[in-house]
Amino acid sequence: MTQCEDHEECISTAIERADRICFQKQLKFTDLRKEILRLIWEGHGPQKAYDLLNKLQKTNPSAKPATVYRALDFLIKNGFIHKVASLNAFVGCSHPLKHKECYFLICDDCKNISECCDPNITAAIQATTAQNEFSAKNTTLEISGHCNECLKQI
Amino acid sequence: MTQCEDHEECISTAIERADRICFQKQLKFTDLRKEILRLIWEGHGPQKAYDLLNKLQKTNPSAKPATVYRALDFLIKNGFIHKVASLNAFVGCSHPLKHKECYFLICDDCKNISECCDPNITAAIQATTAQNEFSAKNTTLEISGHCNECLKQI
DNA sequence: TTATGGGGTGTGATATTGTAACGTTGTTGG
DNA sequence: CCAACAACGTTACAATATCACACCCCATAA
Ligand SMILES: [Zn+2]
Ligand SMILES: [Zn+2]
Ligand SMILES: [Zn+2]
Ligand SMILES: [Zn+2]
Repeated sequence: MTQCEDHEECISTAIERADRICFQKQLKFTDLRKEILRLIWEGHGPQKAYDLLNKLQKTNPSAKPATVYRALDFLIKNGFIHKVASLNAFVGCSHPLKHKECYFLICDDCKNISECCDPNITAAIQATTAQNEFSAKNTTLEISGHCNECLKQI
Repeated sequence: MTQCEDHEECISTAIERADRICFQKQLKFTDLRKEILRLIWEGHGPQKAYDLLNKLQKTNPSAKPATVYRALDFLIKNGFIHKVASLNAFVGCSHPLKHKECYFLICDDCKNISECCDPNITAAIQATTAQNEFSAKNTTLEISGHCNECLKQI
């Protein structure tokens, strides 16, 4: 499920990275936003908004849907997480600021999700948009199927 | 909005094509399924399920959400339409059976949507999935931005 | 012929996902 | 301090999607 070695470290690395970036960019990384980001990374996979809400309510019983969605909006807008449109779920970005165009491999079996941000894909997409005289603002590329680990187990 | 010359013909072409394919593949292209496909093509753009339901209720007052979703499932499963995950909407496929991998350019202004199924993109994606030892079953590629027509009008 | 089974549909209820609106609180810069 | 604005609390609601169960139709087999 999680392919990291030490997941506690994996989480805290992500939080600290966000903390640093928010400081640099003068963004308000409030406790609430930090908590949602932590919950997303704790899952280390696509997390559903209402699952996050349930978890948040453990420490913040008065939390409401809007509480979660507003934090998610902030985190998405600033590149700390991505929305996975095909799953209606949210996943932490492993390299915020590097680039906007993140592509995903989603395993239908183990639900693991990994980024596969190949520049060759970006180039191919750019060539196509150019050819169509289309000015691209946002790209959603989500590939579902079976990961290597799960294929082995069959 | 619609870039076709004669939209009535555009619609009927799509319906007849589906009719033919269903006959060949022994699929049951019922009146209901045909009507939903027609409604989707009449919009000639991404159509929302509940808008389709409202339209369907004009001729079929007792239609319910499940009525629409079941027809959509059939149409998707057999390649006649695609779900646009980033919009929660459904769009007719302009070339059913040709290939499964359809990519979309979605204009945020005029809401027009066009398929841009470039083999170079497919190749780039395949190279990446192969490199990640990932067995891809389904690809969602949706590019939002501004189309040529809308850019001109600024 | 009747029995049987499966696919498609009708129908009501419910689950899941996401927003709008408005007031309050807190921070920040003048 | 005060004004402005962002963040948050809270309520209500909208939008999207699925489940469960009954019923009908039709093809096939007994
Ligand atoms: Zn990313
Ligand atoms: Zn897997
Ligand atoms: Zn298509
Ligand atoms: Zn346009």
